[in-house]
Amino acid sequence: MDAVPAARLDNLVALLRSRGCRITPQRLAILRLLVHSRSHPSAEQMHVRLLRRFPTMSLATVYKTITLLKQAGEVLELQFSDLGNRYDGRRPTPHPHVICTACGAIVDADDPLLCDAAERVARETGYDILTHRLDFFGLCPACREKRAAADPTQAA
Amino acid sequence: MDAVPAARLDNLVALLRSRGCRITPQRLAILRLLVHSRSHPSAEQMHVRLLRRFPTMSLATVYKTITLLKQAGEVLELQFSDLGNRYDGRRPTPHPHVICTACGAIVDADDPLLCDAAERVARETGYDILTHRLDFFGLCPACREKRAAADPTQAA
DNA sequence: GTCATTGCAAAGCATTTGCAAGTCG
DNA sequence: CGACTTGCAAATGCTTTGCAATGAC
Repeated sequence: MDAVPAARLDNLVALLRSRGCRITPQRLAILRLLVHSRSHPSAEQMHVRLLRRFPTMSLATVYKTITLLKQAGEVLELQFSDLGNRYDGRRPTPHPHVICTACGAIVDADDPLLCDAAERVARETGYDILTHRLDFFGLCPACREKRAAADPTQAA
Repeated sequence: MDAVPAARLDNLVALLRSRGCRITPQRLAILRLLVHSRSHPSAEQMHVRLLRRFPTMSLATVYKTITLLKQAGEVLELQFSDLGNRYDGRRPTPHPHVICTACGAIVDADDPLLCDAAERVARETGYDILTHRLDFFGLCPACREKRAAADPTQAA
């Protein structure tokens, strides 16, 4: 399912090269971060991490590289007008996510019955369904425990 | 399922009054528009329509009223960081939507198998699922025909 | 008469863009 | 070397906020 990050990195580099893009150290670092991150980071989270190695790296450079990958269909953008957008560079095809409303953690949620939902919706609505976005919001186990510890009367 | 708009409007007015809010002509018009709209309008689309009757109405007033309804859980906000947010004042509980990527039309898409998806995802991931967001993107029948007419070689 | 609401303008925030300086190939 | 990239700063677009004037109850 997931490609090995190192192999995926090579593929992305080759793909960008084939499109006439130059592989700068900054870009390589961004790609590396994206293919390794399971946490669906925001552009700013990526930027903060990248500053360690590239103290002058601009947030604009992160956005520009993400734009490149979006055009190539190699990164999945999860738009949130309140949390800011989050990015999945490991699995660029649409898949369900679960988002913790307390800590912002995002994990994949593969439900077999959701897989052919797009097909059914197409039949029901007459639309040509090209892509989808399936998000579930709630409390992750860690945050639920934290809440229970802080306020035992509200525990499940 | 859907309440009759007139009845729903009365409920909303009563609810806001009970919360100490005043029912100004502007607010009433915004509520009326929301409970009647099936098109999931944006704040700006609402504002444009409201300007006919209230030439001085400010966009901020639209947003402030929407905020009020969000706090009361009486409007469903569909966030799109690119299209701008869209609002459903008829059915404030989460439900699947289909969005036309060409014209921006949004329609409801009730799939019976999607209904208990939240429950299954909760079991699979260990999260407490509180709400969800299920969006399908594609071409509505009208836009598909338009496209086919413009470029017959690409027709389905 | 009080206190919430309006409407304007200004502020916020995430993201995008313009451009001169720098650098990959 | 030349074209692409970088990084800064300014611009953008949607939404929110501050505040004096207005108006609901």
